[in-house]
Amino acid sequence: MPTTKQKLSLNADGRIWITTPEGKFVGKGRIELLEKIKQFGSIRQAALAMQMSYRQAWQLIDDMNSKAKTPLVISSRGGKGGGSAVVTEKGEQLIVLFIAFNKKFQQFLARQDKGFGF
Amino acid sequence: MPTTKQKLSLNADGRIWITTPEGKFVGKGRIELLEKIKQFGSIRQAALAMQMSYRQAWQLIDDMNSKAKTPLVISSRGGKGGGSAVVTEKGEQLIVLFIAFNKKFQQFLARQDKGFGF
DNA sequence: CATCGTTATTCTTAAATAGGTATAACGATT
DNA sequence: AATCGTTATACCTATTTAAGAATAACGATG
Repeated sequence: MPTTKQKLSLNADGRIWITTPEGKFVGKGRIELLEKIKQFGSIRQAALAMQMSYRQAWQLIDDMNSKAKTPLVISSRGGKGGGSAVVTEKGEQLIVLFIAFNKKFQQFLARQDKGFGF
Repeated sequence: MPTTKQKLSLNADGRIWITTPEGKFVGKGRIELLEKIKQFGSIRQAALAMQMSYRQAWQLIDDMNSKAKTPLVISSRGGKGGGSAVVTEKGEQLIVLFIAFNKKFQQFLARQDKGFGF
């Protein structure tokens, strides 16, 4: 048997995000961060769970909150537990919106790479 | 007239690329590079036209060629003009493939952000 | 009123990335 | 065999980016 020409297996890949006129608003990472904050009620714990530095987590949230007219996360310091952070109703809406968007995108990708004979 | 609640204008955005089992194969930038090489017949001129360093252009092509079983670009040095580079038939096929893929993606994005009331 | 863990912020360091410079190899053309 | 502009490659430097360390502010709770 002679050597057959191996077809190169190609796959469609990509990333999506949502922008405001001021630039990037949310992508996969930021949405995951919002979800973790919702889960733990804490920026620090959320960051820890994602192996992200608190510093970066705080900056991302600060950026999101300043771009959204209504804050997505409300935080408070001191008191029981040292402080806390909660995802607002707007924040939860955004999570839902992005997840739906991303699901459609993944389906789009899966459709595409079936036609990638090469 | 009281202050009306300004709706935040959101837009869907993203990037796509094609991968092999060894990692990223081509995206928008690499395809554009292939197109410029086809146009000029020279890696250096192609890089110049894209405001890309020759170094980076060469590395990108080297990476693509080593991932593809059949080279996408064939270069030669010396001779008339100092040397040259041509995009192979496989390379041209890949350009067509990616452009079609990307066009569908742009249409997908345009469809999505119509539903972004926020 | 001392403790606690978190939020909020600044400053310094390290790591990753990109870019520039330099130079050899090459072969048609003159 | 000298010239030319390009390919090919190594090496060094700067820029950007991310990470880490340190510290003040905070308020419920005991």
